[in-house]
Amino acid sequence: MENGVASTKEEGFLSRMALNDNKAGMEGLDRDKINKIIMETSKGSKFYENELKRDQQVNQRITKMMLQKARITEQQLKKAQAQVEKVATALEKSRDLSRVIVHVDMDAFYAAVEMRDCPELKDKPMAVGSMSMLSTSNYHARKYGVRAAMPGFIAKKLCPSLVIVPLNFDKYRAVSNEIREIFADYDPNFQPLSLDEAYLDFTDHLEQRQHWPESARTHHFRKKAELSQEAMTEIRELSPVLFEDSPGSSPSPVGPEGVRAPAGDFEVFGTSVEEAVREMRFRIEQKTMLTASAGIAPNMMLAKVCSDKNKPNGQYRLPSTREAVMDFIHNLPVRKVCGIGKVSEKMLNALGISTCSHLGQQMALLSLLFSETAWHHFLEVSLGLGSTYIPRHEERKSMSTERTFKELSKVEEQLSLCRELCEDLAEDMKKEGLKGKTVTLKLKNVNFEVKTRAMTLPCAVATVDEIFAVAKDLLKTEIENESPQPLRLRLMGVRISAFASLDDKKPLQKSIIGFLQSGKTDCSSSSQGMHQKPGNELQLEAHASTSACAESETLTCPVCFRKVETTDLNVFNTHIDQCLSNASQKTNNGTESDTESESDLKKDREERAAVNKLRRRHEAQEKKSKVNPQKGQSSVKKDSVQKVSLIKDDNKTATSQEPQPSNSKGPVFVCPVCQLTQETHDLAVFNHHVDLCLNQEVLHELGRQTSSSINLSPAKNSKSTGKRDTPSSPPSKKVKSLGPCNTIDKFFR
DNA sequence: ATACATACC
DNA sequence: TACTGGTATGTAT
Repeated sequence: MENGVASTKEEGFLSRMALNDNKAGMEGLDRDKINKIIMETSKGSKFYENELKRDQQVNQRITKMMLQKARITEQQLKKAQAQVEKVATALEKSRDLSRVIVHVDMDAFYAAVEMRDCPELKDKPMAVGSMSMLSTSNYHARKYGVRAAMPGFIAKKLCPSLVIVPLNFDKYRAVSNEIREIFADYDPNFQPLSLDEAYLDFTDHLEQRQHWPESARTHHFRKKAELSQEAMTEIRELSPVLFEDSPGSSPSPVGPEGVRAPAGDFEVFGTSVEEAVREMRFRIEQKTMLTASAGIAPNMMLAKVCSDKNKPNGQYRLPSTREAVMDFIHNLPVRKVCGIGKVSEKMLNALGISTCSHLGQQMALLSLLFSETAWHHFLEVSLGLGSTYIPRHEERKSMSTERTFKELSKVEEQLSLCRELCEDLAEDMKKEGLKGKTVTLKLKNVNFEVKTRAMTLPCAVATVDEIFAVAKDLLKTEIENESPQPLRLRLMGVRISAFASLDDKKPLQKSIIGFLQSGKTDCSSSSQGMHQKPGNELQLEAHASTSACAESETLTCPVCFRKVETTDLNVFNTHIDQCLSNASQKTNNGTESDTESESDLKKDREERAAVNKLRRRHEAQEKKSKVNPQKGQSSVKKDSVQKVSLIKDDNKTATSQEPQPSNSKGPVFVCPVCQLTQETHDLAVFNHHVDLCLNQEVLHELGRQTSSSINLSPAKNSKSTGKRDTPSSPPSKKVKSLGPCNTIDKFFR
């Protein structure tokens, strides 16, 4: 084979195997040396062989694409260019620079937590994970090329002194909760992306912040006294964890809160965005002794890129002007953009595209070579556009569990493992009170080849037996297909999806508690009508919770009346706590009328915000409803309260904007809470009614929950889930009759 | 609806 | 010795 070809292939493959210097902390290391070690350590392994295979598949895709490109005529290109420009103009018109979006990201999160809790590790290269796989590494280790998603044994080759600490998820979760409490102070509707990362919309906070007194912007250091002045300065700039020269070997064991620093040990933060974000990061560091980085930008896509810019322990603000955005985008590597991964990068590179400006220059071509969703995304990226509305965390769509193990070839062992996975999955499903219709089995053989096999049932299931009945069938089929060769597995997984609550919808938020219980639609006969679940109670209950919970996506705060767009009950609780403390502060020196005017002010502000939010959200939903019109429709209801705000805010356009269901004369309002038609054309009156309705409902429902306080955690509320597992479902008969394989029977119970 | 691939942390 | 696990989404059939 010709030299040139061989070498380009190798280089291409490197992009798959080799280290990504994409991430922070990788500057000025010996790339070639590192890559050589990685390749040498991997070479010849099954994993490596499979990666080679996959890389060749990508190469084929690229070849196909290049052929397609060669067939494109000037005329096609011109037409495409016109089309692209049309879309681009529309996108440009929708550009919204009015929001302030922040992306926060903890620095080397897991590693930083472990270092904090074990000072021994502070000056050593370390990583969190196992010999098989690392989750993250500290900055020390990154100098050696050790990074997340790298197997530990390779990392050890790169850095023999590397210390590998096992994962301790409970600890990370606890820290995560701490930082989320702080996030909620800046945006109660923040969206967590993972334990250590979140998007926040700072716009509302900043508006309020302008009127805050200094005292509200003053925050204290957690440590005091024994530190010298220089040490204090250092602590301001350096992470106590990420850098070895941080002051004081181990901080005095004071609680993260409640310890007042003496006068002087505080900092007053300004009212600008940068100050607000700096303040948030400061509070995170004081509370957790861990540092965070942040990006500030007019949309989510940009904010995410920005948060990487001054990592670790830094922040970067991209000004909200079109010019600044386009400047920023210009030389930005496409790979930095969320959603463009290894493969997309490689395909784009093949077209000579490596930066976002290239992307913009090649849009006509891209529109002919990629799917509509793909090129639309590329176009948005090239214009520096992204979402300006942070959606609440969506309900989960699937739940799965999978495990990697030493080769497993015996049928009985595979079946018992499968059952084990189903047990784990069923347990998790119970915790969230979910039921799903589609069961998917995932298999990975010792050659790293992955297969998935799915089956959709007429009814949603959740119990071990139900899930296993399906998973086992799928597994058996695979075993049979392979026989007489055994399946030589290295991984098995079971996933369940198509949750009943998402599909069988009655789009009416009738009961908030119903939602809080997170009861889901239930279809009490199991898979193939094998056995009937006993008990009417169960059915009634399930039915009730169906109508109760379907499609509710916001919770209404009983204190401030505002809709809190979250399904995270911790967030909701935090919001209520805040409201209660605000209210008590405010009513301390005032009377009821005082409170009323406060809330009026609040409402006005809220309504203005609602208009903007709604506008942005509409865009998001239009996209969705294209794909799934039903979902788009169902969201009409949940928006109706806000829609009213919109109408109220802008009376003149109200009738033209909002298609009214009846009455050509004028708007007739139906209360989204009580479902009764309100005989009024006065929006203020109608809004007042809705507020009352919402409030009454919440209070009523909360009051009815006599048991165990107001426990908002669905997991802990056993009212519905508890019953579900009590009926000891008899072992299914179908299962027993399954047939020839005797060894299988023992796995059925 | 199913299978597979890509992406993110 | 050893290359994860959980979730979402896009693409093709």
